[in-house]
Order: sequence, then structure tokens, then C-alpha cells
Amino acid sequence: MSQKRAYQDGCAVAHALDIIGDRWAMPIMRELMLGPKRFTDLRAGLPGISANVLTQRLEELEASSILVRRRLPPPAASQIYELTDWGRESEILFQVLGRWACRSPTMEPGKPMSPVSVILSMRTMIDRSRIGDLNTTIGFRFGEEEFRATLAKGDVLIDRGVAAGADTILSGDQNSLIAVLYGGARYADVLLTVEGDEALADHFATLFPLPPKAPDMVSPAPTAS
Amino acid sequence: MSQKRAYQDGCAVAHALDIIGDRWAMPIMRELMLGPKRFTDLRAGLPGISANVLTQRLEELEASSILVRRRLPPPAASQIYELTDWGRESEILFQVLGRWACRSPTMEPGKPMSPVSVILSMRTMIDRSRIGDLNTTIGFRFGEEEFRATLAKGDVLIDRGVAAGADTILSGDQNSLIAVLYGGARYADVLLTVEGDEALADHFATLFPLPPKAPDMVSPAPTAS
DNA sequence: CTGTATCCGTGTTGATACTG
DNA sequence: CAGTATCAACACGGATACAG
Repeated sequence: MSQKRAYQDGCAVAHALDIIGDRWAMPIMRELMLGPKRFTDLRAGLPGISANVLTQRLEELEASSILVRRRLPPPAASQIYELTDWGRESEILFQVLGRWACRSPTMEPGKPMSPVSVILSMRTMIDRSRIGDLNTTIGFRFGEEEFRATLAKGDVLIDRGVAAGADTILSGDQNSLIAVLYGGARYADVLLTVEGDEALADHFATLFPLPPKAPDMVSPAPTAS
Repeated sequence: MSQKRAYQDGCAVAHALDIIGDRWAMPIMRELMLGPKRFTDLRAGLPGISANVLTQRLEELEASSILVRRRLPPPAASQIYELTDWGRESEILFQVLGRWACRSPTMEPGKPMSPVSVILSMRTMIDRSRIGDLNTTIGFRFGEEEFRATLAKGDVLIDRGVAAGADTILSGDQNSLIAVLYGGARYADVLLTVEGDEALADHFATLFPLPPKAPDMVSPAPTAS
């Protein structure tokens, strides 16, 4: 007889919080954003979550039509979790939330990130105006997971995909890439291997400017007339 | 010695959830979005919150530089809570969250909203392309709170402000306005009083189109090569 | 009147162990 | 691999009492 705790509020934001405001809900969605995953793969990208909580969140997210559970065809008889179209449209939430939060006065860098987080952060933070006439492909290998960034016509597409064949391939620890993109580190100083065009890899690292930190104060007077 | 539960995750979204992911944190920010409020005013806009939880959230939000606590000058010796600049910049979170959530297959309308929620929903949902060359002011009176919408040059500004002097003034129950704007109800059928230009009030109500509901399914194949 | 502190019943969360 | 069961710790909501 567990009536789920809910804001009794007509506000759409309150409804959003009712369905994705529970602990771990959004990180789970994040891990599925670049393609379906199995239960165990989800746990790997969510250090600290326990199996029972993951089970419960998956049920709730399925009930909210954010994801669906599918059984793979016979050869691999396992289950996978996959975002619905509407669930995938929530990526804008992650982008806006990420852009706002990275300016937090209390955010401290250096904590580990999952491969999917790193790729999504690139999708969020890349400055398209800096792409210019770059026309190239960059591959990423983080553990078992592979991704690819395609830059062309001043735009970029970053997605899951085979790294082989890219003009440059970055392999190793995804956290090291964060240190390079946002922390000013050089590839030589971190746990990343660069194969192929090294100049391209260096240029790529300049496409991710960090916005300035927010001052923790309130400006003159918002006025309530 | 209570170390606050936190995702140990470098992802900026995880940091965002660490500071605004707790229950009631975002609704509190919402209530402050249109100007500072006192403790008791906050409770009024947040039915269901208990005093101790509100106190705790206010402390945490202050520690995160989202709001500041100020003591008003002598005459009214009470405290107010006010968003910082960065806190106010979080409105984009509410807008994106609201636009995404109002398409939820499981959202049911009709639940009560606070005056601030209603005003913020207008800021979020108004379709600027429908404003045309309207040049007018509309006032709102919900209980003690007054707001004003100024339409000019194809744009709109909606804020706290005295309703008197507007071309049309809508007074009464804020939930009734929701029914008119998004539910197709007419002013005559709800608990709202229209003073002034009634045709304007009717036209105003057509500026808030609802996006279509999301189907609860997943499209063909996102491909994970 | 405006908050703050404390207690208590309950539900949620999280760690470990275990089963199909 | 994919979860379920159990149990301890914590967070929440409500009530009450208290301080400026």
C-alpha cells in the first residue's frame, strides 16, 4: 500500500519532478541517452546505485513512458532498456542543467565520469562557432564503449559508433579527456592514447570553452513595485 | 556529522542534482523566481511542505549560492529570501522542464497551482509569434499578489507589478486562468473577473498553444553499431 | 507574527546476501 | 546475468514547543 509521494501541484515542473525527480532517475536516463543498455551495464555507469533501487527506478520510468524494456531476439536472450522518443527528447534537460550547473560556485572538478557522461558533455559544451570549415571524424574508445564525432559544415554530430577509420582516435580513460578539454591538460600528461592526426586532436580540444563561474551574490535591485 | 548524500560523479548534471535535486528545492526556487519572499509566504505557495524541511532547504540553497537571506530594514524587521543572480538564471531550467513535462503521457491537469507558477507558465508557454503588433498591458490579481504582462514590439514582459492601470485586469483564482489559457474554458465559466477590455482578454487567451502529447513509444531504431 | 528546534511515525534509500 | 529479499539508516511530513 505504498502511495508514491507526489507534489499535489498542477505546475508542469512539479509533474516533471514527480516522474524524474527521484534519486538516480536522471542519471539512469543519462546512461541510456546514447543507446539501450542492459541492467548490468547500467550499474557500471552508475557507481553507487544498488540493484533494488535500479530495479525500482526502471519500473517507474517505464510506467512514465520514458523508457521501454525489451527482450532481445533469441541468440542473446537478455533484456535491454531503451528510451522512448519522448525520453530521448529529455536530452535538452541535461544540456540546460549541465550548462547552468557548470557555473556553480561550489562545483569541484576531478570526480570520475562515465563514458556516456563525457560524450554528452561534449554534445553540450562544444562551441559550434569554432568548428569553422573543419571536415573530419574523431573516434573515442573508453573501455568497451566506442563513440564518434563527425565535424562537417560548421556542425557536429557525436554519437555511439565504431572508432576505427576516424582521422584521429582517442583511447583510454574518459576522465583524462575531461582534463584535456576542460582542465587545460595536454594529451601527453594524461592516460589517453592519440592515434592518427595529433594536430587535429589538439585543435579539437580547443572547441570546448568553459563559461565563467557565477558570482555568489545578488545584483542591485530586482524591484517589486 | 551528517555528510549530505551526494552522487560521486564529475558530471555537471550530477552536481546540479546534488544541489537542487532534493525534494522541494526546485519548487522553493520557483516561488522566489519573481521576487523575494518571507518564510510564511513561501509556505503558502508550497502546500504540503513542513516548516523544518523548508528551513533545511533554505539553508542548503543558501550554502549553494542560489539564494541569500536578508534582513529587511527596521520598520519591517523580518527576513526575506532572495535568489542570487545565478539562482535567477535557473529560470531556463524551469522553462525547459515545463515544456518537456507538459507533453508527458501521464500528466493530468486540474491540480491547483500557486500564483507564481501560473505567471511563470505564461512566461514559458506564450507563443511570441502570435503577439503581432499588440501593444498593451494586462494586469493580474491573485489573492495578495499582483502581476503585469506588457506586450509590445512582438515581445512580452511578464513580472510582478501593480495591476492598476492595465488595459485589462484579470482578478480572482489563478487556477481559473489556467483553465482558460490551456483548457479552452471561457472567462464567464470560471472564477475570474475581467475588468476593462474584454476583447483583449479573449485575444490574450489565444497566445498559449499547448504542444502535442508525446506518444509513449520508441521509434524505429536508434542503432548501436 | 516569523521563524526555529525537537520528537515521532512512516516511507525511501542503500548495502549485503541470495535466488532463478 | 538479472534481479529479489532482508534489514539498517536516513529523510520526510506532521505536530508541538519554543525564541525574537
